[in-house]
Amino acid sequence: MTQELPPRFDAQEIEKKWQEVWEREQIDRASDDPADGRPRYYCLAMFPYPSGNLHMGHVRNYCLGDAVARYKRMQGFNVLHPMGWDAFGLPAENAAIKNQLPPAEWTYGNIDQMRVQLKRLGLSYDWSREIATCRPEYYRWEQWLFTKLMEKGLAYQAEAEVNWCGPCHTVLANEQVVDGVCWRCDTPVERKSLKQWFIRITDYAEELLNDLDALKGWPEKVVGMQRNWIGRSTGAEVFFPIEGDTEGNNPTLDIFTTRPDTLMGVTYMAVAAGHPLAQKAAENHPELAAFIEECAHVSTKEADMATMEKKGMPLGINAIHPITGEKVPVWVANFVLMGYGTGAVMSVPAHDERDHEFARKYGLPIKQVIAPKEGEADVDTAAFTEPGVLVNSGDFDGLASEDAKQAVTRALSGAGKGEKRIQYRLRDWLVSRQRYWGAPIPVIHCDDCGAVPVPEDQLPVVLPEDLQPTGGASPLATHESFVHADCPKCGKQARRETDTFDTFMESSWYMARYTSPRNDETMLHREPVKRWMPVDQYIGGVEHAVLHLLYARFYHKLMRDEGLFTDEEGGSEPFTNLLTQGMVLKDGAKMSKSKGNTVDPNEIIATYGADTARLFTLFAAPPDKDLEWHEAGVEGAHRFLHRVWRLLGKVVAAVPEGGGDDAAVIDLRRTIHTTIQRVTHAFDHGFAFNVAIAALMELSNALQAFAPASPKGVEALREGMQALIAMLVPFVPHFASECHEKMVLKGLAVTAAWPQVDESALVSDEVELVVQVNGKKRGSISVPADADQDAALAQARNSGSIARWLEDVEVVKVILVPGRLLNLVVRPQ
RNA sequence: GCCGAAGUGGCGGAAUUGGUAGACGCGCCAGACUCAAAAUCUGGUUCCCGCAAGGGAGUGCCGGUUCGACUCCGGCCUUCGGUACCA
Repeated sequence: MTQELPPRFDAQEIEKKWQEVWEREQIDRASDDPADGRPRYYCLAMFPYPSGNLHMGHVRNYCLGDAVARYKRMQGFNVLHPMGWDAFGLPAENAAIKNQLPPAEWTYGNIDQMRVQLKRLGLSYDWSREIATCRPEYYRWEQWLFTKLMEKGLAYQAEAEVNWCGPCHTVLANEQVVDGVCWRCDTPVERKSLKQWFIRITDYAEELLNDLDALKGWPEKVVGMQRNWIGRSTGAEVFFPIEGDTEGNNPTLDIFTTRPDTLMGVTYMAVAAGHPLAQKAAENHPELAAFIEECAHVSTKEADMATMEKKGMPLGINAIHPITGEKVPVWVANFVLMGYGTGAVMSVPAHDERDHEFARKYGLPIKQVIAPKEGEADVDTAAFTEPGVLVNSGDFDGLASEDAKQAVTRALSGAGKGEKRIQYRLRDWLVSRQRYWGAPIPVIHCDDCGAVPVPEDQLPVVLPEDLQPTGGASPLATHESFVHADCPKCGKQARRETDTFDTFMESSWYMARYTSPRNDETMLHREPVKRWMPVDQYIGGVEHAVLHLLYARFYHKLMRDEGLFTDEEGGSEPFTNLLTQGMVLKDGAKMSKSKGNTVDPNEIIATYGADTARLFTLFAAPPDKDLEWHEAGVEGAHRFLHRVWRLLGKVVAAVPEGGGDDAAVIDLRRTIHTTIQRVTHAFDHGFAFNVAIAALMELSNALQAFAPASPKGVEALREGMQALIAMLVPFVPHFASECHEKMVLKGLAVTAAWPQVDESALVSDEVELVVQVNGKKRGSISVPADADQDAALAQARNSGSIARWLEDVEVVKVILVPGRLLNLVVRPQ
């Protein structure tokens, strides 16, 4: 029985049809049945912020994830492939101000809208596990964990220097300060000292750094970025007494240095504007106070500081060199950062470029203590920053830098004047925000008891969802019924904390929550965590390399240390493999509203269908590279589907004509099975879907070119078509499903087994050998697969176009690469 | 400065990891179908010489290893991304 296919397929119609079938059959559900014997696979794409509109970056991200999930299902895995919403955050407040709509309403509306768009793409999510982080059922556990961290001292409140924007009435992250001004209102940002909540990520610096080595499935780039971000450096902390403080009442001036070998070359000290010594010295020194004030108004964004002119003033006090006992003047300098190390440095102008520049500007002495191993260095002209041999350093003279570092450190610690020290660039995670649309920090401030964590039985601290932000102070801060609370300890009237969490808190643990998303007893159930975690494949943008991806690693370890799971159960790391997809570009620039170069996925889907959109995004570039959007390329992808559709018509109607196509059948079957091999390899190694799809196009071309002459030929043609359809499922599931049905194949395409390679189809009796003479291609010969050197050489000599290169020469060496080539090394006779 | 990635036709990009460079697609050219156009199909398409057969050159640059190098080694150049007065 053959059926006539319509000349074109209707993408809109078949996509709607198959999406309904999949939903009815629940083919996307992950099974938590312990009796389910299938191996498990957790595939996760970074969940979106519900802005209301899907953009091409989302499409790319989720099509990649869906291809992986669908492939794994066909390979027989029980796949967890969930979706949710990173629903708290600033855009909702901005939209609320603009539209006079409470953020909650706006957010929930957007979620509904985006869910429809995602479903329209035919993405195989287990929607029964959907979560939205703005729901109290979700954030209550984050609040709970925070109270546990408070009890352990891992969460704390402290005064800190932060970026403050007056008009916006909030703290800003460093990323939100662009060229010293607020990204939203262009007001110069102030540095302000505020009491903020922190989580002690620095306690985990060592583990976070060391465990990077185990992340073999992560791009080196991301691992490197995290390594730099954590920024471990080893050196010494040195204590410089302050002159005139003979009783030792005052604290010493403590500095951190990675170059203790240069200690004898110190000619001055430099402290940050915020350093207590500077602050104290400024008290009765108006000029100094003015300078410090000036420093405070400069952005803390470090990239800006790099280009800043170096400025400083003497404090009028001296430190005492811990070894020589000499007086060393103390300066305040704008290049010293309060937030790194101790906020103070020893300055060695002879061997540090920065110190050198500063010393030259203010006429401070330059003392050489390191000499190059060979030759000399003119330290008056430029700093000599290489390691070398110590000079002018008393007992340490003659030591090499590396040895001197240890010797000096030992000498200092022996005398109680310093110690070995490991310093991290990483700072504690500031998690409080003076914003409304976020998870409330579960703390009650009592005049007597201080900051008291909200007891477990009073959680969640629910965020009132009907408030209207105005752009100034958070409406939470003045919302009486929210603020009023009794102290959980003493019962006295107290105030509720009105800051909310950084939204990175929610996204740090959602991957674990998907394993038991409706759990209302605990943060995580142990069994499902054990079943699914860690995530086998995580996919998302590289922009989260040191933010989300670092916080999530940290949070995972926090949950582990809270006893929610062990390393054995949940993995020591949350993400085994990471794929960072490239950006989607148009006209060479990242698509963005402000550039006006966006392409609306909805329009592409309406014009070509979801399958074409999926196919193009996966075919146009390797997943980790940027993708340039080309409408002509989209049309090309669409054309390919129609070519396959016509091919399908041919296959369905195929009847043998004539006879005797054994050799052609063997060739075709070899093409079919090498294609299966290539596509399978792409899925198992690096997800080069652009190459996999190219291979499928080749197969399609081969099938199109094949004219079956015998029943065997028809059979081979159908075999090839069936394999092609099955391998198209991860990329264009609706289209492949329709083809599967038209072929009258059993079951659903999306639950069919991934095609197997028939090894016997790969072997061939005859192989083509490329013949090279002295490494240059001179022709090719067809030889039996098991031909040896002599047989191949004899054959080559018989081949006219090759033989003439072998006249009047002596073959001195023969290299045969079986099945590939024959290289003849010759020299004139 | 440091870390990372990359440099291959007009374009996006392939090359089973040392074995036919340019798969596949886009674009372009020619042809078929059509009154015509669109759509579709067929063929061609790295550059140079040549009517052709054929030959030569060729994967950022310079050298090296090898029978053989886009691939490995040494030295540069360029572009992109990240990051930095980190003491």
